[in-house]
Amino acid sequence: MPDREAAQDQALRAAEKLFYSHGIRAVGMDAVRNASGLSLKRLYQLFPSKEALVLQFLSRRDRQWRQALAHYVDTHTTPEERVIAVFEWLHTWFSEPDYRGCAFINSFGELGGTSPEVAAQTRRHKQAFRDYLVTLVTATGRPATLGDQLVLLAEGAITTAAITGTAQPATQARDAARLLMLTYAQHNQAHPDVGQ
Amino acid sequence: MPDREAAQDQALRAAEKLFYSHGIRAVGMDAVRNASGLSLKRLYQLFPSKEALVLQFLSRRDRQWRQALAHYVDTHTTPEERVIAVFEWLHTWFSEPDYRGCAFINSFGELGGTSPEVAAQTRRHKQAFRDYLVTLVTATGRPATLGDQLVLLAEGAITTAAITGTAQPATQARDAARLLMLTYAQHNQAHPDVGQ
DNA sequence: CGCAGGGGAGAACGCTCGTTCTCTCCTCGT
DNA sequence: ACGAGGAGAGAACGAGCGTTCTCCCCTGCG
Repeated sequence: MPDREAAQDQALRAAEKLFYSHGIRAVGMDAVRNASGLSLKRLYQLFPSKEALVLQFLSRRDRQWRQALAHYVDTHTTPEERVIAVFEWLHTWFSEPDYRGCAFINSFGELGGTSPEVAAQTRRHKQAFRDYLVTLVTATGRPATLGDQLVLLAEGAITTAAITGTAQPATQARDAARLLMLTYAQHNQAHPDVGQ
Repeated sequence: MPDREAAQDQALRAAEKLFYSHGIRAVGMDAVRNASGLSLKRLYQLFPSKEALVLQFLSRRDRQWRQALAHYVDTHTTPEERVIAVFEWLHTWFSEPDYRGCAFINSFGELGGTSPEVAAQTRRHKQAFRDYLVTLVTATGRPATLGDQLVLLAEGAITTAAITGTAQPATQARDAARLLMLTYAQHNQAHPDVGQ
């Protein structure tokens, strides 16, 4: 018997590509079988159901995505650069040839109304991203409020890049982020009055 | 024979509710039949296929959504207020009890990789939204660049509100929009240097 | 009053899907 | 060498889908 973990990885890699590019419901277990080279029997030994495969696909994707982002951010030193690096990384992500948006947003739109587990996993992923970005922002001495606003820019860029098929939203979001960073000057942590 | 247009409207209203809350592939024609009260035969007289029903659902949704937004914006007079009104309207939309994000983003995530028509309709809808917002922004004497940034805030708020289940992203986006509006002061149309 | 025609209800069809089963072959311990 | 056990390939099964068909009733005109 080949290594169980290696086989799981093989299956998940194939499933990731298929689920991400065609959507989840559009991909049958036969397609995963063909793409992974594993037999159906083995597939069901490794994952008790398609739902379990989907959940593990999302879990793996979450780990890899956040790790790739953090790795890129860590090549920058000053707190401000590290915030901006998030949007630079988004640009390289959007430029991948088969970019089709955020796997979690797509899965949520497709299954969020049906599968509570998928909805929960999506919430966890987005919450983790927000927490990370807020950490980067507060490290510059700016308020978490700004972090929430930058999250919106990033999310908007992610979906707009997917729909328009260009990476341009990343630079637009980066520019807006720079402006907001200037507005929330680091030595004036009480942010400007934006009340009604 | 009951009025053809009335029957189409009945079918589309039922389909809209089902497609929006459960996703498109998750809803069968039987469900549309039950929800609309129309017979399957009549349904296929009105729409040659499910795909046609889906496309008309999106088309109707686009019209109604943009109309509702424009109607709310038109209750405001000054150009600046009209821009901010967009985010206020988003807040009321997010507060609807069965809010589940943007029907186009959800459809795109589910079918964009499979159906070119759905992808095209999504692009048209988002393009129309962008054009409208840019129009509102340039009416204040500010550059279209700001309009693109506000689009990202709005899109980010739409998906974040769907995933978190709160309307809060609308006010966060509105606050960020206000700050960006201040940055792009209306009598200084050359926007600040945000180059590398 | 009789009958043709259209519409409603839902059964039926062909297909695909998730999941399981069968059959065969290979391997490995003794 | 031989038998047991596990793995691969894919057939099979039951359910659900989109779509069509059948049957029956109702209606409206001669």
